Amino acid sequence: MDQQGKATNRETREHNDRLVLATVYDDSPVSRADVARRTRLTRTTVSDAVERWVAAGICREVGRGPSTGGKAPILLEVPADARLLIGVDLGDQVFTAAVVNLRGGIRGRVDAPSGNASGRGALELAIDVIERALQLADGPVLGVGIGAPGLVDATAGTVIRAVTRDWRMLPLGPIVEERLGLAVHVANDCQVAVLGEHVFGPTRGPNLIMVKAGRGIGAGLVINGAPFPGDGYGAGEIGHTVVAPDGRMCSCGRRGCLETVASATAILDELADRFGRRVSLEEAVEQFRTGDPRVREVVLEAGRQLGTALGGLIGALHVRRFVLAGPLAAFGEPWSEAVAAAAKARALDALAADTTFELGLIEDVVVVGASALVMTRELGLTLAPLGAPRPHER
Amino acid sequence: MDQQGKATNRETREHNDRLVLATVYDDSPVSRADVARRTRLTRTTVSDAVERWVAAGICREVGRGPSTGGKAPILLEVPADARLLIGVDLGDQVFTAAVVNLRGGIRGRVDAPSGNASGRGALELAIDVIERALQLADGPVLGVGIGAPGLVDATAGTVIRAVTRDWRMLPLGPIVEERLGLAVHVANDCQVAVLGEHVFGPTRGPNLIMVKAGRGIGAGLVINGAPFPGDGYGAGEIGHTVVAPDGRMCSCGRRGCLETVASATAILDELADRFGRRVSLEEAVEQFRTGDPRVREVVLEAGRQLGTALGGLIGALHVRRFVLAGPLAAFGEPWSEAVAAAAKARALDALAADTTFELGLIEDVVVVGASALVMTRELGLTLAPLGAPRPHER
DNA sequence: GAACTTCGTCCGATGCATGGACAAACTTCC
DNA sequence: GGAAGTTTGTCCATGCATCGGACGAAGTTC
Repeated sequence: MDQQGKATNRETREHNDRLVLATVYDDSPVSRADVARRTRLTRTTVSDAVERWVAAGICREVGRGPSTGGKAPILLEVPADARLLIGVDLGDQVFTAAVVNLRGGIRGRVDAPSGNASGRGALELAIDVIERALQLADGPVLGVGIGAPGLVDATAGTVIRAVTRDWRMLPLGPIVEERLGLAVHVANDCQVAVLGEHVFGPTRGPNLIMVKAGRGIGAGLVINGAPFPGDGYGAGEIGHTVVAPDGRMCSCGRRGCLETVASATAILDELADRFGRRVSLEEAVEQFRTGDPRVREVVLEAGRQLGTALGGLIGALHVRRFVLAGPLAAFGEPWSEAVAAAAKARALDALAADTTFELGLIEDVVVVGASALVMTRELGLTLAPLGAPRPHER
Repeated sequence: MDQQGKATNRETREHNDRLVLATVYDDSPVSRADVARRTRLTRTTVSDAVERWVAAGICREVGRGPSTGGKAPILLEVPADARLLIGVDLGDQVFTAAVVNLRGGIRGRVDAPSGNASGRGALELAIDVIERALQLADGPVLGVGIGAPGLVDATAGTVIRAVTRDWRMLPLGPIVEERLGLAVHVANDCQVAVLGEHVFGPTRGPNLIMVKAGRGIGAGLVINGAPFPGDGYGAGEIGHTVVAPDGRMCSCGRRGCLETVASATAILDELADRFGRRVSLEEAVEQFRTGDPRVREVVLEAGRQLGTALGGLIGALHVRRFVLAGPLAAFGEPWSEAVAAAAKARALDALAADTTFELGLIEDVVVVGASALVMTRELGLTLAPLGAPRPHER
């Protein structure tokens, strides 16, 4: 829980309230006494905090646990549907808005092909999709989270520029907030995706990098438990890093950007060049699965190129967990292993040894991550690593 | 000011005390009323905090300021020599310990050639140097900060491995702490260097990357105002990232590590190959300055290689400020501009445009940074960006 | 010289965590 | 079956923060 400005008694209480909620959220079902031990707060303080969360309906008692020699504890949990979240993915081809619960479960969804919609039209389409999703919500909605393409100022909720939609300095968050009368949070699509993996993924450490590879290639970073936007909101924009100075022309005007050698577009272009026939990504995946060695080589080479680019990050950041997601993840483990091998080959053994590359298993990770953005911000949660000893347990 | 565990009234006070001290430190001379406005604390709270710091001798009144229509304010400052810090650089060839004041000014220093000292011998030499520096201190010493080579667990003060000194899992911090009876903080040399630049440098933003280039190449990262060690304390270890797969053999067993193409050793090797005569770095710098075009080309090519490696970080992290330090900085602006140009050529224009590469101007930056480590940790300061609007002034 | 402004301090009010005491509920042991 | 011990969750008096208003001191403006 970062605290930049002054501290007051009120903030002390809010901080501890959040700490209690986060503990119940992570360790449920759990008793007040257990929460007190883990947080080192007194039972009194924990009881007070729980009382407030119960009153808000975000926490509830769920029966008694086994006794360990004394009074049996009253177990607490955060009901998955205590609040609903609207997660929005303003994707390349489809706008998706979904009703998501506090555990990342999708309870309803609305899709709309976005085609070449741009400017005001794209904005209205996005709002329309969100409004339709809101109708599906059958409980209290905490807020709306939006994963938008391009450069996004996640503090102000402003899209600084999104070329595909022709948005420049668009105050997307404030606009939607006013139209819907709900709290709205906006961030770059890769940034919300990595947050989704951080919050709802199988493990949770302080640091995490997610690489989303599809038509474009982008990454999102969680550093010290929080999304890291960089100084100018561009962190993770690795798609246009030059990896082959003499390579193909890229849409950005340079030659040999990562996207020209490792993206879905690059793979499909290369296959078309080699076989004189354009196939869809789905067809390529099918051919890859059935073992066509020529397709295999093209895909694995793309994976190796991606890995080479990521290898530099192992040494620079020594973040141990990379998650590979996006359409290219459909190529499965052979692809991800090609990425991992190429990345590790480029880094010092001692650093690469404990670095892992996983395939992202969360479906609709942008939608889910956008809702995670709402959950963490509205409830003020900064979820600490799971499993690892908490600071006070040292 | 990160707060991971529970919050109490006491911690509220400590937090606000630190906030007040940091404000006086950064904005001195400054009045209590001004501090109250900037921190949004009440004048009462600020007065109480100042009283405690004055009692400790870390803050004092320094006359009156001009009136703006009412009572003239009493100005406060943190006297530079209120506390002394011992900063230690366990360098490749020399161990240096210095007495440093709270503004990064070196008040005395002790050097000792370290040669090939290793194991216990190196440890004793380090302690000896520190003890001799301590004798030079003519005021209260806050603690000792050590910049050590290799992989360092800065939380525990343990050197995980430092090949040059043959240290493995050496609890350097605890050992020195027991021997001297003073607080001791240890971190990797690049990490303390970047902290030094962050704390004492001309500007202060939330994020900063320092690259130290000499015989080896390493980097240190300040992320969100704090040194970032990565998951396994290896962040910044970029020297052995492969940049030329078919390049020269490296001491690490791979081919084409960054150090084989961009370090001082690489430059001197290349010059020796081309001219059949080994020169020292000082001689090379002299020839470079006098404009020998052949030397010039070798040095600038090394700079370009370093820049190419750093270019990947611009997109990945979008950190705007890079500082280039270490012995190679002696090649001056032509070299740093080669680094900058190559780095920017590899990154997306929109991201590279506002990225700056500066030469580090702080002398003995490891020593000064090590003392900054002590200052920030012992006084609990997490110094916020300078100049930028503080959170409460928005 | 009177009115006004700003600074720094004093004081009572408020809100928070604390720790000890307590009843309730359960297990263990005799 | 009962007594003793243990654990849980709540109640209450206390201490310690910040807060806001009031005050005198010290300056400026008219």
